[in-house]
Amino acid sequence: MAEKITPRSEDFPQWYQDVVLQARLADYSPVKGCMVIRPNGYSIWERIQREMNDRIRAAGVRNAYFPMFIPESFIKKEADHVEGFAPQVAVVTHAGAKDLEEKLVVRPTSETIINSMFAKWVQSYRDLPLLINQWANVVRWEMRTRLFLRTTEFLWQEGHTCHATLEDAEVFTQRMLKMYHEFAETVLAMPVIPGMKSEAEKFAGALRTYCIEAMMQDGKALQAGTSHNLSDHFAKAFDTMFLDKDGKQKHVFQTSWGVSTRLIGGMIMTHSDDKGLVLPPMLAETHVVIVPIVPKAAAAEAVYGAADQLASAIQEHSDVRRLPYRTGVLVDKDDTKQAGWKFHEYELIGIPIRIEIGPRDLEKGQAVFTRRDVGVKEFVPLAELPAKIARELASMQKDLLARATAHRDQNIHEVRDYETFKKLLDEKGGFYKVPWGLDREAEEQIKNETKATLRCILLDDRFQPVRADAPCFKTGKKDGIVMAIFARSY
RNA sequence: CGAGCUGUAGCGCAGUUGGUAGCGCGCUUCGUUCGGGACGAAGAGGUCGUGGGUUCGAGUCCCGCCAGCUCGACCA
Repeated sequence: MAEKITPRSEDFPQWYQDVVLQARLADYSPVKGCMVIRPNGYSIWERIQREMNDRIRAAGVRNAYFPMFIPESFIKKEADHVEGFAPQVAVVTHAGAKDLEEKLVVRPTSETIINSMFAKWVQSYRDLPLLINQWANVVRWEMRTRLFLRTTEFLWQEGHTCHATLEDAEVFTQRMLKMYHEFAETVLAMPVIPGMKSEAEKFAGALRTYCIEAMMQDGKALQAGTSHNLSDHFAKAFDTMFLDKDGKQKHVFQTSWGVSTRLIGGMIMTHSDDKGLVLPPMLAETHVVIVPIVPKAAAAEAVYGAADQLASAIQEHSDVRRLPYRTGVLVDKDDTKQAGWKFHEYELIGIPIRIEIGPRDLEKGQAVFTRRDVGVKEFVPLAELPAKIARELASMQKDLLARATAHRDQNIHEVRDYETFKKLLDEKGGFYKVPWGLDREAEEQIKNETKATLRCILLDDRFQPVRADAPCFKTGKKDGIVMAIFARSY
């Protein structure tokens, strides 16, 4: 690890890439636009998978797997879908020496291939709801890429469900969005705003798209998850039908919902600082690193022994065991590296808690405790350390969310006219809560003039758009005005 | 696909009016160090993106091509 991270707030994306590379979460691959996820990064993804699977199962959804190759004709069956994805799909045209009779699209998403199976699996209303999820890689041939945030190939989770009625589908769409909302805040400690996408921004083939939007440290928005009500659009294209109680053949109503490795990027951009990665304890593999300080003159065995003892005391402590994850403790006995070097290193890769223990501490029966996000050293008696660690890990998770939430709330501005919006957007970025008239043309115009997009339409508890009592901030239109968030985004 | 910039050691870079390859970090070995990125000594590592041209001589000048980055269009 050569250089320290050099933060440049005016160059936030570069700062972010430095954190990713130097914390060894990911690397560029020889194939342009693709990303190599390193063990440091993949362990975060595994934690996300585990937490997400618990929630997915709790909703009655089961995991399955579908092929990555999709016959081109499948993609073309749903009109909006083909229009939305055609520009960014990779296509397999030959296999070995032979040209393929029908080209195969590498999945940009799996609605079509899954529907080809759903059409066979669903026969009766008794088969519904059919709730399936898969963990997979997908490929979207984007022009520009950025580690974790937008890569040609990425890993995600995509849920696909069939329901007997549009209402059931809508209820499930909303349920999964709420699940994502809760997940982002409790697991990633990343505050998000739930909402609905505009017609222009919704998923190709959906009736309605809900999303969660997060704010990064530079005030830009990041879409962190989506949940779509597909209505019967794909069912009609694939003839996914069931025989209902009333003896009539009906099309099913469907949902799909997904989150990707982008969550890792969002988490990094939300919490990390100039020293490197800050990892919420829920996502860490190693939670505590113990750095024994052993000068030549000191008895190495005594210090190492105390460090090992402390490590097991931490792992066996009942408070630590009660944490919602297996708490990893590392004792770094590598004597080729200096203590100072290790401090920087573990700050860089985001270990939540560091303990220093040396000969002077042993005499006093204490150790030095430092929390990654706070960075202040404290002397703590050895006997109290395990309980304190349990306490601090739990509060670090909460504090990160609280801090990020405060930052976000400070950067949400409520404006009612377009000129103020433009001025403030250029001055300080952030999110803009505005009265909005659902005008597609105006939306396009705002995007062209300011690069800000409609992130989401705000919803109330019943998932109804929040009504505004002011005219549209752009057009001055007075009817059917809702509250919406505009922002520049990643 | 348009505009701009950059290609020299694993990474980051310097290389003057053209004269035959350098620096920092990292890596290897040995020694001294070790409570916030130590120091000394000795090493390993480069057909200077690529093809052509000018020249006695090209990393350097000229032309073509290729790749990468940034900004646009596109997007989770």
